Amino acid sequence: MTTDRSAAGRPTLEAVARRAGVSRSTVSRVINGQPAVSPDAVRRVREVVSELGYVPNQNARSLVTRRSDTVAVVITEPQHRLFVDPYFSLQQHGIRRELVERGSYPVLLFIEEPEDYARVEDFLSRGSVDGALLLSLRADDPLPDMTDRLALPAVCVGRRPLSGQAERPDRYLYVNSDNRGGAREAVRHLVGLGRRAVATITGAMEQTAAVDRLRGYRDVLPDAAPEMVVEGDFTEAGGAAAMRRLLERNPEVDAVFVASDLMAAGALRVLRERGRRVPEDVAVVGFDDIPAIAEATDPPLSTVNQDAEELGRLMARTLLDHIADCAAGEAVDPAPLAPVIMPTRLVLRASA
Amino acid sequence: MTTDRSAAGRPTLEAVARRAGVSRSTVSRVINGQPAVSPDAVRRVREVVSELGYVPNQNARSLVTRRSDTVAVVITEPQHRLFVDPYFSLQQHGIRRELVERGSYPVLLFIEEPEDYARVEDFLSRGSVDGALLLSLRADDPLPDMTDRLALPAVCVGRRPLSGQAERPDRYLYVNSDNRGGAREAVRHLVGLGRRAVATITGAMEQTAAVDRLRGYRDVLPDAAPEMVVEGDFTEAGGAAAMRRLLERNPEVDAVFVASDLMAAGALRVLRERGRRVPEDVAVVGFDDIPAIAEATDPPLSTVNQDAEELGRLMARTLLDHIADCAAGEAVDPAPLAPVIMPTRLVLRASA
DNA sequence: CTGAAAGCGCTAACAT
DNA sequence: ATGTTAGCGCTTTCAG
Repeated sequence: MTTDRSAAGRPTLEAVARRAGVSRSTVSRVINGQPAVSPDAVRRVREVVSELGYVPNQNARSLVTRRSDTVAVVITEPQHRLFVDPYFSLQQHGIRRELVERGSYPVLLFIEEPEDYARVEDFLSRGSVDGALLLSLRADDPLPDMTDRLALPAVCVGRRPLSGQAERPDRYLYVNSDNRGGAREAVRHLVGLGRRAVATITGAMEQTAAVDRLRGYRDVLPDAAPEMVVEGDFTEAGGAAAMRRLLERNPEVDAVFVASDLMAAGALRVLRERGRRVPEDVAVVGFDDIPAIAEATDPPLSTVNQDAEELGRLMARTLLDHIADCAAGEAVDPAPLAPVIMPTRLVLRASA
Repeated sequence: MTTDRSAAGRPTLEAVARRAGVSRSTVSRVINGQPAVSPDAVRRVREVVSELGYVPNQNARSLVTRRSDTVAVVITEPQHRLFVDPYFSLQQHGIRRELVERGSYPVLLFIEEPEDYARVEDFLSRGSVDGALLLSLRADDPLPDMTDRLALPAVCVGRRPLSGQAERPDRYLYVNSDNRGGAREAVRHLVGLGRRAVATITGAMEQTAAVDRLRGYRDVLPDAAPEMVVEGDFTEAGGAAAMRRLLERNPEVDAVFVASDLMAAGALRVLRERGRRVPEDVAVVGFDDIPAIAEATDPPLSTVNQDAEELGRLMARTLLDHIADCAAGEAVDPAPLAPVIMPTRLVLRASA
């Protein structure tokens, strides 16, 4: 009695080979699309494969190739907060598309409580993934060190925290939007409009994106009064609260650069409630250019565009290339380790 | 020159064994916590393991055990829509907790576009997961048939679509809230209050939960006029829109059973805008009992409680048990295949 | 162009 | 209590 199916109940390479009257090697070659196989053998193998419904066992394959064609997408954020922001959806979408187009599969891992770090570490070290995309990291996030320690190729959105040990060569890369440059352009535009009291509502300052956007503001307005800078938290309600505080402390404000569209929507709402006309009394520029938000506000929001989907694709592409380099045993050369920066551009609508 | 580390650069069982002066079997036993090992050997092995930073290669392990300790959580919903609803967050949380407590790891897979079905099928058939949890299925979702075909243990939230081939034994299970019973209780309460014109705002009717809640309504009010039933879509805005329609078509409505808290929040907003007092003019009962919503509405919402987190845990537990049964080669007996039903209960606050 | 043979790193009888 | 021996299902030299 020959065994045509493995104990798991599924046909093996061996079974296909016997049925097609060829060797395992030949079947393997056909499966993996290697060229040196006669058309006839290819046809026979293909037939048997679909007849038996053969699917290669990924564990056996990974054991020898050391590749799983799977990459982890690690998200350090409570799920509910994360996905409310359309920016993340676009980014996710870009990541997924690029990954699948290049034959890799994304698996999402969430960090929601402290113990999750250990679980994720466990998962990442089992050899089930070829690399990791690290999203929405906090300033002192242990994830980059973890992937480093595991020698697992990784790329982060954002950039290395300023405080960090900047000289050590890394196994992980950064991909980032030009937050500082975009902010600079936005603030320059406001100043160019002739506004005298240009304030800013920042994001949560433990995120480097928020820090960088504030730096862009300060690049243009190095002498801005401290009251002109109010910290928000990247939510609509936070933007509204920040705008209220700003108005109390600085009634004469005539322009504000808000570090995200969502917060800008909240700020516009407050401005309207307080009877300030936009842009006549107060000009507003946001950041992100989420069409669903920026085109829907009243008035439509001028904002800094960053192509979230393209950023996602870029992250995925960078990771996949890095994985390939590591597999090729190449010494990771410093050049590609420089952060990849996505350009931004100011999109003018009606609010400024 | 002995090889202490595999080509991937990581130490193997073999390396640990040599270093600790024992056989591979002994190391394996220690790693897997099997009892028959001398305390001395355990100590030595543990030392070497942490010294070398040894982590078992999951692919090698899975190849022989046929277990990956990983389960897929397949979500058939655009990410952004899904996570806005706190109900899903709770359910997710319950799933994750139960899974990790029992030593399994969840990986999330999203279906966002038609081609994703093929990708998910591919992933599920590779032997990388032990089973699958199927969430938020549409009425004619191909996923259950897929897991069935792959002989992959699976459990779905919800229930088999009524139209389906109900007699065939399945490899997948259902876990469900008592949607119909809960709706019945809610409507009975409204009727018991003496309301004469009791309407309902349903969920999206391609979801079985929406269908079942409507059936509960009809159980109590079989003769309700067609205008008393308005279809929503499980969003806040959808609930508001439905309430507006209801008011136009049926100004005399004095009670409404809304099939989700989120929609009920929208309905309450519209009622307030139109100057109808709740519960004096119109009594409202929701469904879900999301504290963040039901306690925050004005007035606080009476609603049908379903323990989303517990439902998640139950799903995970059911799947894990099912996987164990399948592994034990047990013929899947029909009894546990009956859908598991989570009870619901009416929570009275101020809106009815 | 094809097959034989040698492992990848691990677990699981089966001995001892 | 511990070691020996076979594989799990696949890819990959290496010969032919």
